[in-house]
Amino acid sequence: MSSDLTARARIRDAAIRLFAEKGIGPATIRDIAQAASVSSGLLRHHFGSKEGLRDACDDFATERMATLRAQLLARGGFGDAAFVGSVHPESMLLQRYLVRSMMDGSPAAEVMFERMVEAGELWLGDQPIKSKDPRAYAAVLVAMKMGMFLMREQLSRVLGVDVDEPAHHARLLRASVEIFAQPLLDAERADAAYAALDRLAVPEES
Amino acid sequence: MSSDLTARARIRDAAIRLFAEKGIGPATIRDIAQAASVSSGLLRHHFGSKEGLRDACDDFATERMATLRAQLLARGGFGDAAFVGSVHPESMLLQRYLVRSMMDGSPAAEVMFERMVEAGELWLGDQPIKSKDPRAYAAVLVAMKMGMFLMREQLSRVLGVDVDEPAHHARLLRASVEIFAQPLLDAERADAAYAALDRLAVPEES
DNA sequence: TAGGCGGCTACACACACGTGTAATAACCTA
DNA sequence: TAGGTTATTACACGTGTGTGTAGCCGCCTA
Repeated sequence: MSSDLTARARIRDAAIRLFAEKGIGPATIRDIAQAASVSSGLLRHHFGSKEGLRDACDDFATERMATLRAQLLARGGFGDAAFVGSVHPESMLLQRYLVRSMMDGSPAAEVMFERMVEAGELWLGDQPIKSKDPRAYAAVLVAMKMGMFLMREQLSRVLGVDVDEPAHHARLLRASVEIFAQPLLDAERADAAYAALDRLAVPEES
Repeated sequence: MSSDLTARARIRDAAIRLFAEKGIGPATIRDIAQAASVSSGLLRHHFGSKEGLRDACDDFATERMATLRAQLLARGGFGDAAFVGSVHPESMLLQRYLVRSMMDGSPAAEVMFERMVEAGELWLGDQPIKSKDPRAYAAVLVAMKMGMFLMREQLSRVLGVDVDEPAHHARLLRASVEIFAQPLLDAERADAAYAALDRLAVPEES
């Protein structure tokens, strides 16, 4: 399919795909080399080590994501650009990879997580949303988004479809919009929850 | 600390702890055996194999979680039992383990995921919440909850505290209540998102 | 008290993985 | 065309891991 690319690029693409599918640890350099139709030695020649390969994938993925987002904003400028962009197959793959890399403790992905939290805090400041702890609010929101990508296998199973298909991924996005467009907890339940959490701060009773 | 337990129980406890911390793959049977102060051979003697050990941990964790929940409901019966129970250290550890096991493709954890989705659907039926796709709604909600457990390291880093501490975990719970108690998207934005997603279903334009 | 049985250990095996090394082919340049 | 650098391969090494095997020790029973 992409055999017209340079070997280095083919290795990188195969690595991102296999890392996203299997996870960083389980995906071996031999798997990746075979998927790219090269020897495992060439992989090492180009990237030095497995960690070097992952670093290169991190850099490429973050940069590529920024490019895709910029293209989308420049072309459309819609507020819903985030949604139509999220179902782009390439964008989905890159996000899946970055979340996997994040689970493995990648420094680059850690930085991206922090950037996302900061962006969320900024966004929160412009919203009519009340929070006593904006940073925790934004951080939990980002973690929830990650959950959608990490639980793809489980989601595919319970929904009976492959959510990697853009059309079915859109189903997840619609559900998430439904979740965030209306409150799940009424004021009474929310206050009860707050009270319960406050009670935990000073657990006097046995 | 728990050296008064039988060796089998000590191995199981150590396995759940290390599996939850490192993940199923990275945690070796030698690590677990050492943490339980036994030889790796004894682990194999009791559980047959690493997968046998994980199955035993799955069974114990699911059963123990059910017991803890039942105790909480029987003793309090409060609607906020779910919240006070979530910060119980043992309950937190078990959930962390089950999510890890789920990521590794454990059959028992898969069943638990499906049960949680079904419970979510049932709960949704009693709520004044509108959804065109209740199953997807519930599934995404469960996946988001999992995200909070899988992203613990990242959350701890950006918040500057160890969220494994029950007090700091309560901070996450408070943020999640804030998220779910008020809509993030107003009607206009939500409709725009729905429209954007509908437009994707029939992508005529280039 | 003799015998058996389960808890428990030490040690060795096979395999897969990341890594290292030497050699070959291609390609560009002087 | 000669030379050297890069792309590419095949193969061997060390290590860590799950697994297998033989044996020892304590308890319980007949």
